Amino acid sequence: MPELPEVETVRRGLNQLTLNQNITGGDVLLNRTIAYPFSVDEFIHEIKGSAIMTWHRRGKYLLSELSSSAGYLGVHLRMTGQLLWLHRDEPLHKHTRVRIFFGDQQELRFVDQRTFGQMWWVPPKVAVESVMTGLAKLAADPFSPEFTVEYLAAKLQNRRRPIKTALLDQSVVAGLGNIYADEALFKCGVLPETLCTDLQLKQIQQLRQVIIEVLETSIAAGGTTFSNFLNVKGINGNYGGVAWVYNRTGEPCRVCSNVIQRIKLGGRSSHFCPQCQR
DNA sequence: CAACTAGCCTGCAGGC
DNA sequence: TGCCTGCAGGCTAGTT
Repeated sequence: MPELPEVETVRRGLNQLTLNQNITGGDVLLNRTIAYPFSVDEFIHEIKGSAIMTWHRRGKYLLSELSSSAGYLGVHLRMTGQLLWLHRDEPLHKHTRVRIFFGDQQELRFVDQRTFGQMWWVPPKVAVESVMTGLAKLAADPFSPEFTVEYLAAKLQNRRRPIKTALLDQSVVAGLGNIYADEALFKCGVLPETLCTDLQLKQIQQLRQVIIEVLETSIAAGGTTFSNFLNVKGINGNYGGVAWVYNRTGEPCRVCSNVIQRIKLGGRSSHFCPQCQR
């Protein structure tokens, strides 16, 4: 499940490999992967002939600027999406959904087992948020100057919902998913079911700090291994092994040896240490 | 408006 | 061995 660090890792890889490469064509193997436009033929037609200028990231969304003012190419990996930079002769993976062809027999291949991943072509002179509608409600990026304690406190103020649920809400903080939300809550010693309104300002300060730390650590390591994440070159990250609580139900806490517990919040698993988190 | 839930989808683990 | 159930979870749409 790619979260901000994995998406950022992919972005950096794409910026190393795909810049100034001219799109010569493409093939859509699963139509509903293309969220816009409705016609997959139009999608291929519109991106063809352009070069990739720069890849940007907003939350977990990837956006590439197309040359000659040809708009943008947008990608969301959702849970199992992978972007792989391959030679075009590479045998097709079972879950190949979209292929984008470049010169020198190179290919950007979108492989996605669970088919939730999406791609968009955003026409020029159109607000990207109007096409990639998820962008419209996106909160500040945790690494932006905008993501201050005051900003986070305002988002959590008077909210009677669990902090874990709030952290997964992309309009509260952009880029967190289930892994890093659990890890951040462990690191600041807060139970996932704690209501937002019950958090002290000091705890929100800590929370902001650990969110940034946890994400930075993972980016530095090239993304997580405790998912089937692969970077653009098909390599797994190496954040793995150091998860404090995520997916460690029944195992001893790395700090106090108490048994890691799991509860469901908002239909999602939350892992925590009942001793270290209060 | 806030909070919550179902649904989308495939593969895999565990029970019997 | 094979069938069944539950689980994995980002995001949207719909309900309370």
